[in-house]
Amino acid sequence: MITSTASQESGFKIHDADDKQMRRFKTNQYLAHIHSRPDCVFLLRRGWVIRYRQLRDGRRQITGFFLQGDFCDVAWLSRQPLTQAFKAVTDVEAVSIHEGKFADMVVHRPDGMTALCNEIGLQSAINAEHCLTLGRKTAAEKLTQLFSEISYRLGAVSGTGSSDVPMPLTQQHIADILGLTPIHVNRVMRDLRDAGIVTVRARRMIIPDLGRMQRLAQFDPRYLAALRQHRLRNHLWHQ
Amino acid sequence: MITSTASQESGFKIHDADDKQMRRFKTNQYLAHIHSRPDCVFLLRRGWVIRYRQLRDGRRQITGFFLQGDFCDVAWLSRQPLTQAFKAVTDVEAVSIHEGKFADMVVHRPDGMTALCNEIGLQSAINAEHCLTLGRKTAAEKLTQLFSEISYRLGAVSGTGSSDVPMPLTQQHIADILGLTPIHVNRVMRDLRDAGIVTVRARRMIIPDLGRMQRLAQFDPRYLAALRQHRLRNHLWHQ
DNA sequence: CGTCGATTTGAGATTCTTCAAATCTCGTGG
DNA sequence: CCACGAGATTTGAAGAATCTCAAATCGACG
Repeated sequence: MITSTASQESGFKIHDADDKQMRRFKTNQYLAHIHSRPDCVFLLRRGWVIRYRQLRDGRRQITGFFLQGDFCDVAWLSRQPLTQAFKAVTDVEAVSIHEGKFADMVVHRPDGMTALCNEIGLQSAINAEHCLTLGRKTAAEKLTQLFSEISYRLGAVSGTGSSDVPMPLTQQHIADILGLTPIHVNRVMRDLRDAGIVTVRARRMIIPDLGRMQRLAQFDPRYLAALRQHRLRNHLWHQ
Repeated sequence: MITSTASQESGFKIHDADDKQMRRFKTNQYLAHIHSRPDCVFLLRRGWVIRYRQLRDGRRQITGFFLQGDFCDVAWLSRQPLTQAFKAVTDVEAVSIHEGKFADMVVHRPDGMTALCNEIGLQSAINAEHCLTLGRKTAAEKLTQLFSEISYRLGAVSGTGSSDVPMPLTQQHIADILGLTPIHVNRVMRDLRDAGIVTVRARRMIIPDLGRMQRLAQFDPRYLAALRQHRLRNHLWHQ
């Protein structure tokens, strides 16, 4: 999939007419179906996307989510059919980058390989943290871990920390991310609200004391360090 | 990290004196400590390795394991400090590949990028399946899923399916992989033994009816498809 | 105003954990 | 060859976290 093109001389330009294509998806629309073979990756400009795996009897596990600024999904570059589905949680705008173009960038840009590896490391760290959360945290820790990560990841891309954060996930989404039932999610959310930790309402969440919530979650942001110096991401984002 | 070397003309040769180094690790020895920054990846020749994340109060989650033929770990190519530890479960032999060498191979070999993406896709699929198992499967399904995956992954590299499979993990390891207590693992293993599904003894497991166990686990091997046509892996392995 | 999805609450059942302790296994030194 | 000791496995009993089933309420949108 490594091919030489004009970009080799001119340098990588995502905004060249042939290279850039803005795609829009409505809420609940699929960005990619399970078992499909996409020929591009998306760089999200706006909106939220979930990635999930499902069993025949209907049990669903959301294995990750993508926010503004995220790549969705580096794993699409593999030649294999997807083993997971990707669905828009909100309306989504994304720049599509053809796989050949992406490979060119990695090979020909001086820091292309570094940037790709950074992305791999970041996704790997996020997945590992998700496993830790699923396997070893209590329901209250799971909820606050999720909210802390969302707050941190949104803050990293917007550049501002805030106590009022977008939260378009339903309690069913949250349950499917954290391996709980929506009923139990609801009860723990009430406890967190009553304790003054976090209040979710009208697709936003209000966090009076972020440090307190992070402590409750045992949230250690070091696994997201790569977000702060993400060359590939920044390069594409700012064009 | 993309540097030009003689390998550009001569083609990639992992067995060149400078390029190849066999490393040995004893049981329970670390291949990489948390927060370290390895400058190479390992291709495992023999032995088992676990990757894990731990909370301050001691709770541990094993987020993945590596067997003969596996890369450990593509995420090390990121320039970030590791957020997980890597430890040998058995005595291990591994070929170490310097990060610069690895990048050269990806950039200069005709199918290097494809092979890297294959590896990324495979690891991503395995991680996602692990999340599904952790979040949405019962204890009996978790155990049989784990055993099915081990059997399949070992079979893919050894080329032979067998009802008698190496199993050096302790019940504590299994508990930390599956998000259970070792006590509960022990009880479910007794049930599985009594039901004639699988018997673990003396660091091996005996599976009288693999299909039956896989059905119980809801094991669908499609997420491991990339194992079957793994060019990078095969290329390095056979030199 | 009606409808559909999302949220909330109750009650009882189940899975899994915790704590405690006995037993087994296997490598090591005498 | 045997005794010892540390780690691993096994069992019991009680408790806690979470789930299932059922149903009422809320809220956004046409």
